[in-house]
Amino acid sequence: MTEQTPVSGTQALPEDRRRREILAAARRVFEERGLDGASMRLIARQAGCTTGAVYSRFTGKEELYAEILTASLSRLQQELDRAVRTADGGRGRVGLHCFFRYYLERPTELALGLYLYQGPGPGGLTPTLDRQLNAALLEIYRTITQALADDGLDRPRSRATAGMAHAVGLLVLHQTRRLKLLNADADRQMDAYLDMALR
Amino acid sequence: MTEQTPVSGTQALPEDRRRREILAAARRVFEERGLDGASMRLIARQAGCTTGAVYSRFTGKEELYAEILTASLSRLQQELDRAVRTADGGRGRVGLHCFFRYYLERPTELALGLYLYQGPGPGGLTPTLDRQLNAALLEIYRTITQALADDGLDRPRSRATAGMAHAVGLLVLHQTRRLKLLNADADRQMDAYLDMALR
Amino acid sequence: MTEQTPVSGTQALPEDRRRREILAAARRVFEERGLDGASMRLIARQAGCTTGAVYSRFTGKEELYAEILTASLSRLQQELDRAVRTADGGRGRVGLHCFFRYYLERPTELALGLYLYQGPGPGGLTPTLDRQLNAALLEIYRTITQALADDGLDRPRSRATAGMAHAVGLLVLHQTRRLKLLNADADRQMDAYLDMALR
Amino acid sequence: MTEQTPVSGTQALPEDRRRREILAAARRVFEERGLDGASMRLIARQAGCTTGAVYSRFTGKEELYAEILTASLSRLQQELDRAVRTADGGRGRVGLHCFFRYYLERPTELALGLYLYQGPGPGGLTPTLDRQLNAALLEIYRTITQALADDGLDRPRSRATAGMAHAVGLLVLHQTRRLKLLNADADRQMDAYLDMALR
DNA sequence: GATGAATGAGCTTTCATTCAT
DNA sequence: TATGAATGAAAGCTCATTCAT
Repeated sequence: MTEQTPVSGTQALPEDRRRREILAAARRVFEERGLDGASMRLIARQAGCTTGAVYSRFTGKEELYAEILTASLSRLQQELDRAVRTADGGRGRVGLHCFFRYYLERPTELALGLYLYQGPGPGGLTPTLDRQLNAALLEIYRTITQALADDGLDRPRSRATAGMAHAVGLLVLHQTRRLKLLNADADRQMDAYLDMALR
Repeated sequence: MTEQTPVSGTQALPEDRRRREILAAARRVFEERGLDGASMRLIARQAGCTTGAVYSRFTGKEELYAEILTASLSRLQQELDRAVRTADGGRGRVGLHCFFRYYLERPTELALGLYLYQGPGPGGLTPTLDRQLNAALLEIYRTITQALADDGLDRPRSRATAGMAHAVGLLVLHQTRRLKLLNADADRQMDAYLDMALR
Repeated sequence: MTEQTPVSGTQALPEDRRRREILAAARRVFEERGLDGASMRLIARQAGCTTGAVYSRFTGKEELYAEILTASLSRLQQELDRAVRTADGGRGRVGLHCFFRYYLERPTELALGLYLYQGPGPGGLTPTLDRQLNAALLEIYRTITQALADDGLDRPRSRATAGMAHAVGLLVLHQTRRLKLLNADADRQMDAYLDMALR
Repeated sequence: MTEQTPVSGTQALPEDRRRREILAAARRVFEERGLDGASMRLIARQAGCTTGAVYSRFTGKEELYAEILTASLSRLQQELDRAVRTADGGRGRVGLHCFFRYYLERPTELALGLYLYQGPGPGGLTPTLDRQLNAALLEIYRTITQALADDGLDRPRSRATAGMAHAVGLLVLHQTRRLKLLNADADRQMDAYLDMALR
C-alpha cells in the first residue's frame, strides 16, 4: 500500500483517481462474472477507459488481481483493528467474528484469495507479491492472536489458527452452497464454534 | 463439405483402458492447471489421443470433471464406511478423521471439489450432475452424523457439519501453504479440534 | 491465463475501409460457398485480416450476413423507387421488371436471400434481424403494389405477389441452369408473363 | 434407377432393404435438421447401422443426397404420369398442379434440389450425376408439355416453363415464410395463376 | 462385409497483450 | 501518455472419412 501524497490539485489526483476507478471496475466485474469470466476489455470499459490505459498502470491481469487482494486484506486489517479496539470484552471473539463476517459479505474477495493461492498459472505468484500477501495475512493473524491473549486465553496462537480455519471452512462450504444442502446456517455455526472454542 | 484424410497415429486401445487413460490424464491436468485452465486438447495429448477420441467417450469437459469427482466421492464413501465399521470406539471421531485424512492425502481431489466455487460457467453445473454430487456428499454427511449418534453424542448433525467444516478449512489453509506460514500443523490442529469438539 | 505476443502483420486501416473490405470478402465467400460453407476464417483471410479484426466489427456470422442482405434490399428499394417514379406509363410493369432485373444481374444477392431457406440454424434468424429483413421486403412489396394500383389495375396486391413469385421462380431456375436446360430465356419469359398478367 | 431383381429369398433382399433403410433415415434426418445439420453419424444411427455400413453402400454424403434427389424426381414423375393419365380434362392444369402439390408437401425435397444445384462444394456435382438429374427433370418437363399440348393449347413448351417457374417461385416464397408475410396463400395463388395462364 | 474408434482439420468465438498512431 | 485496432493462439466441440480388426 503506497501512501499517496497529492501535490497541489492539478495532475497527481486525476492519475490516482483513474487507478482507483480501474480497481473498482475490476472488483465489480469479478463480482458479476467470476474471476475467469472477467476480461481486461470489460474491466477497461467499466472503468470508462481503454485497455491501453489499464496496461499503463498495471502490468497485466495478475497485478490487478494482486492489487485488489492486497487492498482487501488491508481493509480487513482496518476493520479488524477497529473491531478489536472498540470491543468491551471478548476481544478474541470479536476479532474472529469480524474475520468471518468480512468474507461472508465479500465472497469475491475470498475467492480471489483462494484463487491466487492456487496460482494463476504454472509459475505461480511473483515472489514479491507472495511475500507481500503473506505479510498482510500474518498481520491479521497476529491481531487475532493478540486479541485472544488479551482475553487471558491460553494457547492464543493455536486458537487463532483454529478459529480462522473454522471460518474459512464454513465460508467455503457456504459459498459452494454445501451448507444449505446440509441444512446448516453459516452464521449460527460460527457462533456455536466460538461459544465452544473460546471458553 | 470438408474432407479429411485420417493418418494412422495412435492405435486403437481396449475401450476400458483408453477411458481410464483419459480420466487419468484429466486428473493430472485438472490438478496442474485447475478446472478452467485445463483444456480438452491438453487432456487428449496427455492421454495420447486426439480430442475426437475424448469426445467419443465423454460429452465434454463437464462430464469428465463429473466422472472424476463422482469417483472421488465414491472412494471416500467406501473408506468412510470401512473406517466407521471397524472402529472399536469413538466412531464419530474416526469418521471425521477419515474425511480429513482422505483429502489431506489427495490434494487434487479436494481442489476438484472446491473448483465448484468458481463455478464452471454462468449457471453452474448441469442440474443432473449437481444432484448427483449433492447426493454423494449427503451420503457422506449422513454416515458421519450416524457415527456421531452411535457414540451417544447430542446434536450429531451440527457436530458433523462443524467437523467437516473445520476439516475443510484446515485443508484449504494447508493446501494453500497458509498453515505453514502460521507455523501450524494440519494433523495436530485436527486432532486438537476433535478432542475439544467431541467431548 | 493465456499469453499472446502479437506480431505486426497487416497494418491498421481506416476504419471504414476495413469494414468495407470485410463485407466485400464476405459477399465473395458467401457467393462461392453458401452461407453454411462460408467460414469466418476464410472471410477474414480474404479480407486480409485476422478473425479477431472481423469480430471487432461484427458480432458474428449472422450479423455479417444481415448487413449484406440489408444493404442489398436497400439498394433494390432505391432502384425500385427511381424506376417507378420515372416511368411514364405501366409503372407496375416497370416495378416488377426492375425487381427481376436487379436479381438477374446480382446472382449473389438472390442466393443470399434464398439461403434463408435452409435457415442458419434451428430457430432461424435472430428475431430482430428477421423483423428488419421482413420490413425491408414488405416495403418493396408495397412499392410494387402501389405502382400496380396507380396503373388502375384491380387486385394489385395479388398481382404484386404473383409477379414477384414468378420473378423468383424464373431467377431460381435461371441461376441453377435449369432454364437453359429447358431451352428458355429468363428475360423473354418474364416479359411474356408481364404481358399476360398485367392486362 | 437400377431395377432390382431379387434372387430367391436369402441374401439379395436384406442388402436392398438396408440400402432403403439408410435412404429413409437420411430423408428423415434431412427433414429434421436441415441439409447441413445432418451428419453421417446421425444418419447411420437412425438407420440402425454404423457409418462404415453407410460408406460401403454410398461413396459419401453427396451420393446420398443424389440418390435421394433422384428417387424424389422419380416419385414425382410417377405421380405426374398417373395424374395426367387419369385427368378427364385440363390435363395440363392437372400436371402443373401435381408438380406444385408434390413439392408443397415435401419441402425437404425441394430444398435438396435447390441445394444440389448450388453445388455441395467448389467442385459442384459429378458430371454423371448432373446428367442424370437433368434427364429426370427434362422428362418431367416433357410430360407437362405434352399434357398442355393434349389440351390443345398453343406454345405448350413456354406454358410448361412458365407454370413450373411460377410454382417454384411460390414454393420458395412459401417455404421461406415470405408468402405469409405478404398475407398470401400458396395454394390460392397457384390456382389463380393456372386460371389465368391456361385460358 | 461390417464395425466403430480414431483422426485431425475444421468450425465459431474469446481474449491478454502489443504498438503504430 | 492514451488510444483501440490488430494479433493469433487458444478454447470447446463437430464431423466426413478411413481402416485395423
